[in-house]
Amino acid sequence: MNIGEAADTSGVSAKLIRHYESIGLIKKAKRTASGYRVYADKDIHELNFIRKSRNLGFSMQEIKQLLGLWRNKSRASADVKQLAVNHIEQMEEKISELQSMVDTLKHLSKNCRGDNRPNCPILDNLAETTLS
Amino acid sequence: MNIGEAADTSGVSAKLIRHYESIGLIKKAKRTASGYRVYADKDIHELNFIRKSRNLGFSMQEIKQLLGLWRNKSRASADVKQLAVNHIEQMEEKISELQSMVDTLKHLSKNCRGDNRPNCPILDNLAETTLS
DNA sequence: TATAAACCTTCCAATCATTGGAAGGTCAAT
DNA sequence: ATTGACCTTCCAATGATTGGAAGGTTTATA
Repeated sequence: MNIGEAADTSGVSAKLIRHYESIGLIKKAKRTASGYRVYADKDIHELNFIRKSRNLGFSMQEIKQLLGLWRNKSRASADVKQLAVNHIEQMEEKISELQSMVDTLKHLSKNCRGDNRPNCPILDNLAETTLS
Repeated sequence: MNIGEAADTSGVSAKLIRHYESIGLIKKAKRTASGYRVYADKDIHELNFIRKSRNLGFSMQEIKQLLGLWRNKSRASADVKQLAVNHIEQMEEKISELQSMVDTLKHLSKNCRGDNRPNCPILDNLAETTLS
């Protein structure tokens, strides 16, 4: 299987597969005589794992760790769970940051008439010289 | 006021002020005979505006537009509101993406014992060859 | 068999917003 | 006069991915 087929099958672009190889996330692919990369089902399986991890918002660093745990048949499930729980906490923190931005902006928008006149509480608020 | 003072007063780092100048977000600062940048209260005011916009999660592109509207005394508040509403929508979409990742991961974590044994539904799920 | 299309290869650059560092000039105080 | 704290410019890194250029290979067709 060459890189194009591997990309189509795994859902990870060829560009990205090469990139993952270059940063050491996946091991170097074998090559044909003419230099084309060759992939087996096992490699597709790993790429799928990576893609699904990305879809859950894990960083490359975290995915590297997850892959390590996955490959290690004798890992403790506690280690995996710890990673997941940390990641959940990070995402929840991000959510609450975003939510408070949304709340503030919604409040300001509610008080903005949104017509042809220039008066606008949104800009007024941004122009205030208070720390926040 | 030199750049260090401007940074302390505005809450925008000196590095960032220079950067904002280089990308044309703010206009080029006047210089002393020896080449030091000089800032006036009006500039601090703009830097504050930028900082507060950043705190609300606006992108630099959006901030550029907001600054333009702010400087334009005859803007329509509708234009500002439109920008804000779009931004709110983007953030809410991001929030729901993150939330669904959190939900999935919480579900998987709940079923992971987190002990010394290797069996782990989190890894099992990531290893599944389904599209998602 | 020639040739074109559709692959593949490497390398370099861009994105976004910010931070860091190096190498060197300037200012204020001791 | 020298020290330390500023300032200057320029170049590079972050994280994850995408884009393109320049060139080699494979496959299918004319």
